[in-house]
Amino acid sequence: MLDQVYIRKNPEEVREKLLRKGFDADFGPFLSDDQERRRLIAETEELKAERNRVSAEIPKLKKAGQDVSAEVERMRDVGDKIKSLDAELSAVNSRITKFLERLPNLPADDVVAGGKENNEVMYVWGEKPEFDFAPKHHVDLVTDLHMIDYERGAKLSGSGFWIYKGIGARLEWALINYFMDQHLADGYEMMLLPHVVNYDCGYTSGQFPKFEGDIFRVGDPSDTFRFLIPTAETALAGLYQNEILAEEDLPKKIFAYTPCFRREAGSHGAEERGMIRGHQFNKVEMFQYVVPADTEQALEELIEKAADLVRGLNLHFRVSKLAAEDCSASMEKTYDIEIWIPSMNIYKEVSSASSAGAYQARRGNVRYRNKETGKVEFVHTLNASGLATSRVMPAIVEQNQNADGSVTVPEVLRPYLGGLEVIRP
RNA sequence: GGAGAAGUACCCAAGUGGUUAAGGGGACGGUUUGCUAAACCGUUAGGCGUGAAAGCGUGCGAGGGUUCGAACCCCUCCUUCUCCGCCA
Repeated sequence: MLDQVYIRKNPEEVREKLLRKGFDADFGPFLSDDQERRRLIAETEELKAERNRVSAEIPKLKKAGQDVSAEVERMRDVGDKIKSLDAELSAVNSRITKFLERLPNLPADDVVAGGKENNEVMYVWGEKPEFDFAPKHHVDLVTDLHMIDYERGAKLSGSGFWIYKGIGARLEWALINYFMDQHLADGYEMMLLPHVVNYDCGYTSGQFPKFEGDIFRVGDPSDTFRFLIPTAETALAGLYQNEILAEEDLPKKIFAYTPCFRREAGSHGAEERGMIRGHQFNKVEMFQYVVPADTEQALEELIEKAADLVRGLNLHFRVSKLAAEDCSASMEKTYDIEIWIPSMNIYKEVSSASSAGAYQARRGNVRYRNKETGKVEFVHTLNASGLATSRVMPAIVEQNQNADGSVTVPEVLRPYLGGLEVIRP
């Protein structure tokens, strides 16, 4: 959510920034609603003040034995008037909210306009592996090595679901443990969250109302709206809704392991077969609540922490700064870590580190008290995957494959696998 | 799943239709003091909206309703607790 007052005062600047994100906003109706809203507030409050005044008089007059029927009659009319003005006001308010809640965040000043084609590669780490044999696709590798069972996954749950089994399951779990151990060493607080959350969490994180179709809703439609989290971020952004934190409590650095559930409506074709895009995948997520002045530094910390995880695995990757339209709606700035997938001849996102600025905090009313000024301000939120395993495992097996169809286990994972060095059929 | 009870500020808690939402604890400030404690005095409803400001409005879990007037009466929902049932 953007600041209503800021838009009122700088509509042209906001419009220009939103255009960079590919969002063409017409502020005309909003600005007149905004003005109408303040007019209605002034009018109703004057009437309410009068009603309060007279209603306080009535018992005094009664006690003095006077007839109050004239006052009561007059206040009845005032009450009716208030009721109809309040109805007008709430109609205006809901128009304003509906407009505001659909506006994406403003891009940061150093984020360029345009889509993917304008993403900027910040640096490349490592080199593409050279094979003196015909390298296999990760789906063939994990199937031949009995690490993943796609067919039975689909049998249980439909396409887009798979089963990790045997050494595949252990490798998946090793990755999660490796990530978590790094975050613990960096002093992040570990959380295990509910995997089902309510509507407010989706709203705060910026997912709703726009992307309600992308999630798995649970329970009967008549039940309270609840859904399976598409990412731990959805729950983590909702943690402190409607709270005022002490500045001493910031920054809050948190990580959580959760499965993630996404509908991914529409088919993605053979190009993305395998573990690249599924309805359920595992992810360890980092999240920070910070004071506004620390946002930029926190974002650098998050992207480098995520990059360190990939370096630790010794996998070839690059880091890109996304152009405005490629950032998700809630974010002002995003860096992606893209890992090399040899079979696809492409760099594929394994982590996004993003700053939401005050966008999520305003939606969820998450604030802190500024120690110096004593004033209450919105916190800033940031998140980064660290990492999504379903994109990492294909890179591991493809980049580390050997001529005999075996896969060399990255050194950092071996302690989690009883010292196993090579996965063989 | 069934039955019942509750939700008031940092905490405990009184308040069952009327002017200003008791009281206590804690915290903070002060008096006193070599220092600490005690005692005593004082402050402790913030936030939000509106406004140039003074002010005004709003706030008793949330949202509606009744009323000239609602913490209080009515409806819906959320959360917590107790008992019963079921269960890893």
